[in-house]
Amino acid sequence: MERTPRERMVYSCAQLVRTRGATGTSVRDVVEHAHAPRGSFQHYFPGGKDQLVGEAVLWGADFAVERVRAYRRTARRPTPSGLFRHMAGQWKDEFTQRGFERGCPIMAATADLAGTGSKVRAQLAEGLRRWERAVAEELVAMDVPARRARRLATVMISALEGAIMSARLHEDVAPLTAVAATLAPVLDG
Amino acid sequence: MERTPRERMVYSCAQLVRTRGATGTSVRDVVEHAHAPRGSFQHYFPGGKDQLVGEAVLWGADFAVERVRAYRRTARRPTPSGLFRHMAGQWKDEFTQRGFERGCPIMAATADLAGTGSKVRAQLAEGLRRWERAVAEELVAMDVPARRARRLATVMISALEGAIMSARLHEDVAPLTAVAATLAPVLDG
DNA sequence: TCACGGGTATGACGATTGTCATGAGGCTAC
DNA sequence: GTAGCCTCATGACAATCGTCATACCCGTGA
Repeated sequence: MERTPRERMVYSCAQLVRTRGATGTSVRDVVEHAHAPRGSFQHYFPGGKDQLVGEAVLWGADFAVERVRAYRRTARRPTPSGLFRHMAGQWKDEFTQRGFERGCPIMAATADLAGTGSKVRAQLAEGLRRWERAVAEELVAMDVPARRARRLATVMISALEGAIMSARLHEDVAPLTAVAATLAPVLDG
Repeated sequence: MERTPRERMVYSCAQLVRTRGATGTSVRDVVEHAHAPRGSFQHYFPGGKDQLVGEAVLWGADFAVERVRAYRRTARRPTPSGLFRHMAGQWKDEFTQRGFERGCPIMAATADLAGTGSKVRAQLAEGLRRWERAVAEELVAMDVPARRARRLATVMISALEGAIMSARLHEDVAPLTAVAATLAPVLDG
């Protein structure tokens, strides 16, 4: 199923962080979840837990970036609202197929670490920036002016993140449908 | 400012949770932050940490509800976009005046506890529901149809929560301004 | 006066946390 | 062979976690 023990640890860390939060995830749990040798953690991550969580967060961000880019390849006639529906739809699939236990790793880590002087903060900001840039680039490819594209990207990601949180609490994907439907005219207008 | 030790503990818990997350907040820290006698915690909160965090989360939700209701009293000509700008504006004030360390307690606790079988989950859902209902009620008072009001309330809170997260990571209130400006035509239309 | 109980104080418990020290396998290079 | 490095194994460390047990203080009511 997976790659090297190191990659598995990063992946497992991302999965655990987005369900239990960064502080609620212990390195021992990550090692066990990844079926990785316990002694390898300190070998691959001499920077300790911060390094592991930082890489997990960036992994999640790059995963989201890839999802965003995938839309252009699947859509016959790409539109901003279509991209947003694409992003929201993938979270609806996640929730309906795997339940509401897992959220967004960036949000999870931000909630725990943004207020503390953690070193992971920088990687969280970097991850969000990559995600926003990817969305903005896709919008520009749909002939949206660059300035407006950046603003819409911020709004799309904000609304999506909030809807994810709301959906998890309500255990209902309705918020995701709501934001997608409501924002559609603004995005395309 | 100065209430009973019990109230101070709930308030302090909310403040700590929204900066370090629920798992990252220890009861000892709460007791110290509240300048409360350490032995009083188990006396006022026989339900343990879950009870304390649960009450803190509901406290935060009711605080948000009151903020929402306050708009009608201050605005001369209330509009949906005005209400949303009001909500976003208070968070801009929070960030510019007190820094980006503190976020929304509901989001913070959700990130940590929504994926675990915690008893606090129910109170998180209840808190969000109160907040959404308050916003919807204000919209109805502005002659927005009930069904549309509920949908817009979900969208407003989702966008706001996501913008809060984005603002904290970027250490910039721009996302809050962006969502407020972008959503305005949809809300009033 | 004395019993009572709400509030406070203090210490300890077992469990878990992140991190480190130490050492053993197993492979390549010489 | 054997030296050396990458990888893994194991145990222990101090610190912190949530929780509990116990006892003290002190105002009130009988």
